[in-house]
Amino acid sequence: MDSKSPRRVAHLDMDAFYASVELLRYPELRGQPVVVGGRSDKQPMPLEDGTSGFSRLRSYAGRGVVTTATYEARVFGISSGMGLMKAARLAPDAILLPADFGAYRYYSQLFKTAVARISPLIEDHGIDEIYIDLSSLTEDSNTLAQRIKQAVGESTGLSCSIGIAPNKLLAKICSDLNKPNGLTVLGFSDIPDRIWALPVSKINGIGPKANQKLATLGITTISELALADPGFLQAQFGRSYGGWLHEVAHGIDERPVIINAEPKSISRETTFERDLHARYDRHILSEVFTSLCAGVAQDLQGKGYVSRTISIKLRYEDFQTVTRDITLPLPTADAAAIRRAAAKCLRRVPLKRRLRLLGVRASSLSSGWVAESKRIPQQEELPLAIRTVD
DNA sequence: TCTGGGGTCCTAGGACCC
DNA sequence: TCTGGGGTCCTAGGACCC
Repeated sequence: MDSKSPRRVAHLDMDAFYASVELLRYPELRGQPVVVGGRSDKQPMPLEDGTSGFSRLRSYAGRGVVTTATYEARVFGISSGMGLMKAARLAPDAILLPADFGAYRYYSQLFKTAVARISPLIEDHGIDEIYIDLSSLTEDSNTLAQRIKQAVGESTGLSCSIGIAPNKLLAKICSDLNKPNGLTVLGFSDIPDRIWALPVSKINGIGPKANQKLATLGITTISELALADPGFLQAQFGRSYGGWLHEVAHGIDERPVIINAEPKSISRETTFERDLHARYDRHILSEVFTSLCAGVAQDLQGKGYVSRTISIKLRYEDFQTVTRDITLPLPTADAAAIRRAAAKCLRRVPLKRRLRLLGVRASSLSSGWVAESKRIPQQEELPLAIRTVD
């Protein structure tokens, strides 16, 4: 692309996506604090006689976290990633619904397909977000955004927030400025007015660790970061990250919108209800291990990939996490071969402490030949009637 | 009362080859 | 015998994101 032509990038973020999909199914819950989270396999489903059958946060016991909360639930201080037990103390009467990823993937496909009819230059960014390259379109940004929002609404019944800016960094920040159902268009000249007052944590890529370190250096807003000496930032954070901090604070981001990215890895992991011991709980662990490997194999085959590097991930009771991996002479998508490789990795890891999590990952992926008859259809390819919505 | 499951990207050391 | 770089692969860990 001509580097002199100005870019125009949209970031589209579905509003409280999982919770909003659940509200399509249970419209009687609209306006109430609703939390989606926990394990889908052990929670009671709502009774047929109405809202009284929904389970409440107060009755939850376990290790689950909040996946999404409606805006009514966020008022209580509930946010994504929070432990459900903690959320229950903040809002004991909030409704708790199990996550149904099959349904979310289905609605994800719907909204992405609808947007693709307006512009096919879409970068997937998780199940509920996309970047759209609008550079080659001629309509003005507000008109385009309204058309996109309308298409998303008509195809799914859901609302989204859109930010349009000269690059992905700024588009992402501004899609968040007027949530929910927001629309924000911004150019480089708007940065001092609209961006500089925001906390540095609004920048995609500045997480808890960097945020904390910046705070100890007296830098909490993007304007403070923009005014910081680049040499100082590089001395504190290293050449690469320090240089990046300086650039993003000034709204600079040259990353292209990547269409049709191939996956780099496919994994399955599970956190146990209680911490398990390698010896005393050997049979349970062995069963879980086998089924994780089978799951990875199924996903590889379903997506048409083979993998040359198999990894395991263990989390001990103290939350320390270790990984081991092995690279095979030939790539595979076979469950038994994956399990053999993963078992070799397991032998390299100490197993004295109890485990809270076990995971298996396949990486170094390449396209594998898969007979059509052996392909396992993915959830979103199935007709509604046979998708496992419950 | 601790902290899910699915990912991406980066760093860094050692092996190995030229 | 000693001492080089550069490049790539493999492995482990960690930050970060949705």
